[in-house]
Amino acid sequence: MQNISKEDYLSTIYKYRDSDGTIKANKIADKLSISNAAVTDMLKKLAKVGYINYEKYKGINLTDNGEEYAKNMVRRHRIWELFLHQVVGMPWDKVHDEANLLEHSASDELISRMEEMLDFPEFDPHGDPIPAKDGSIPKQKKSIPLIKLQKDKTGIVTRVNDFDNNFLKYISKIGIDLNKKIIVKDVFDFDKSMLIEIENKEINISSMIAANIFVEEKLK
Amino acid sequence: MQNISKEDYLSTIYKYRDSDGTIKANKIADKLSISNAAVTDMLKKLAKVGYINYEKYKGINLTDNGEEYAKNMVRRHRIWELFLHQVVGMPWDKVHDEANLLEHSASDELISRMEEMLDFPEFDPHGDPIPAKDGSIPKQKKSIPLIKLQKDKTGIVTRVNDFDNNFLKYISKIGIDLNKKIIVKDVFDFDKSMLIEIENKEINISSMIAANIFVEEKLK
DNA sequence: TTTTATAGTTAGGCTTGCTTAAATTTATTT
DNA sequence: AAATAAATTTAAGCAAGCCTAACTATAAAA
Repeated sequence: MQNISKEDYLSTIYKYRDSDGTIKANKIADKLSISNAAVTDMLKKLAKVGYINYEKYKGINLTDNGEEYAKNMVRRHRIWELFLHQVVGMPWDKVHDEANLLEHSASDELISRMEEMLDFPEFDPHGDPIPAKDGSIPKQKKSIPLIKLQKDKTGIVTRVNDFDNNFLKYISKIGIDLNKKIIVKDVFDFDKSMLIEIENKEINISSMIAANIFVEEKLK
Repeated sequence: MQNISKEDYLSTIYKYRDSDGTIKANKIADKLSISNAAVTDMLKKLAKVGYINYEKYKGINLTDNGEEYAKNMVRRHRIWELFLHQVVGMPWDKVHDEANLLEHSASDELISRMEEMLDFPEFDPHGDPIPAKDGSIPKQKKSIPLIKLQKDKTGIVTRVNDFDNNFLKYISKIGIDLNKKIIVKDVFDFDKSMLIEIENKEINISSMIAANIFVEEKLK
């Protein structure tokens, strides 16, 4: 099995499937920027080797094998991300793309070595959980989008969506990082933006920003 | 240009060409474990994009562009090797294969970051020179194969051939490493093996081993 | 110099992963 | 329920990178 494409398909299914475990072919095509026809082709192949359950015109979902395979790819990706960030000092907004380049390549031994160097980490630089070797997934702290945090409440950053590098670059520039404390100083109803305090500075952030940062509410 | 195969061809030509700069198609096929027909195919493509000079049935050699491209691949490979060895702690005999997996993937930025972390190194873990970003190649110390070193002479290990992982594993086990001191205690004519002293231990090594270790003779 | 061996090329074919265009199925409106 | 829209699949085709078998050129040996 020449793997790169299949690995990307499985990761995409794993990452973007709905809460019921299924995903539309459409969405896969969209996320991978390829045609629907290519997706149909590949779905047949993935079904044939037993990584997905697939019936024409019906939903798609991972088999146990596929689940395991995909989870392992996510594991590899996130270990690379954390390694690049912590060991190599690569900035927040660049680790995702670099990990995409590398995730298909390293030997299992290298992945394990990196994991060990990082002391068996549970979360990647964006706060997403890193599946362990045995497949178990670390529990994340109960968190809410920052936009749901009320005025005068305090939250600790537990996770950010890494859907866009410029977003990451921006929030990194204004001082937001995992485990940082944010206080909501004001909320503006007309555009849903909010004024927050972080590291003793007050900053106004848009609702889009606030919707993609997740915090654990800190009770005084 | 989808690169992996072309990169491997160019690296192979660079690495295994004769001293006059040419290489036989045969040798490429052999080193890459593919058919001669596949080589002919690819040579045409490489010629078309201007990386090699190629005439039917005649010799093959790199153009300036090809030279630059190939040298950069060697650079990437050797930086990965050194990084894996020094930063990740991967043993001598494993870095080459791992670097082969990774050398096609990292961004130029990552390569530069690793190079910086390693303080702009000149030699990889086997003593081979790492081409700099500007294409210049560090000068190696004048060295001779250990087998040429005479009885009672002392040498410093400057380079080893990394043609076989078991060889590397073995010499690493007996304590041989770059910059280590070796004293030739005796030479046995009947099988060309030699008795050497390294780290206060005396060991007998075969002529094959001695031919693949390079030392700088140390004059008292 | 002729024969033979070796090296290199051509021809035809295969798989993978993609494309566009057309056809079909399913979902949504009216 | 019929019409329309959206999603999916099929069909045909393409480029890359490989293969084997057959052929041709060059080099080496007799």
